[in-house]
Amino acid sequence: MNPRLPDIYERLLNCYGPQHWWPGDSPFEVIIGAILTQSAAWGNVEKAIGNLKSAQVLSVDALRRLPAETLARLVYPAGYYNAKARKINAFVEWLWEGYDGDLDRLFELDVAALRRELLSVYGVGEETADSIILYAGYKPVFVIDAYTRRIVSRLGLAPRVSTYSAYQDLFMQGLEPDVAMFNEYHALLVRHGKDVCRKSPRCQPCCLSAVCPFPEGLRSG
DNA sequence: GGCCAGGACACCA
DNA sequence: TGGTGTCATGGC
Repeated sequence: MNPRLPDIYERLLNCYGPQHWWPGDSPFEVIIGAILTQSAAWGNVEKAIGNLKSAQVLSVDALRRLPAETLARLVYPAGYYNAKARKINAFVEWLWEGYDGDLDRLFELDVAALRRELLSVYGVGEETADSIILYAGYKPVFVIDAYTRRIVSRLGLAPRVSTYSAYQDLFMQGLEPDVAMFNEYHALLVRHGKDVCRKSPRCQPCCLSAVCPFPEGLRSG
């Protein structure tokens, strides 16, 4: 149990306030957004989701029937449009075949089984799987992304091995399992990463300076 | 004009 | 197991 993790959370929350993640009208929309946002700016993802809504195809049934080229054209603004169309198609086909297209049935699984299942789908890696479990399934797993790794490293909390699961264990073992808090914590780390860490490759004074063991400007990366 | 964004996968040594 | 290339638009 790392006592610094709750402290960091409180400081980020006081600094930025609630982030209201994940933007989306339904769990299914959250899942499609999780695939589309892979290595993409969220603004571009919103355009792609807007296209899917306008075309009235943001459902398992409609997406299954959609020709690959049409789906690729609709998600074009999110980048990697051919690859992402293939991933979305793989997910809806998998959901249809295994769960009759019913997300409620999928989310009846416990977290470990759900994660294994999701990771078996083409295009769903660890971060995407955990985003789906947390933000669409409302189950307590901590999502690790590039910002989280960077911030954790700069704070001197990086695990010995730099794997996804090692970073995830750091948070899962350092915090009480709480869906709302995990949701907010991850969103706040992304917010902090965007607002502070991205603008300067080296650390500047920020809302986490008080809990950072390193002198200002020493850390980079 | 270059860099990066709320990654995943294939291929190679 | 780890490193590298590929997928690609859009904002700054």
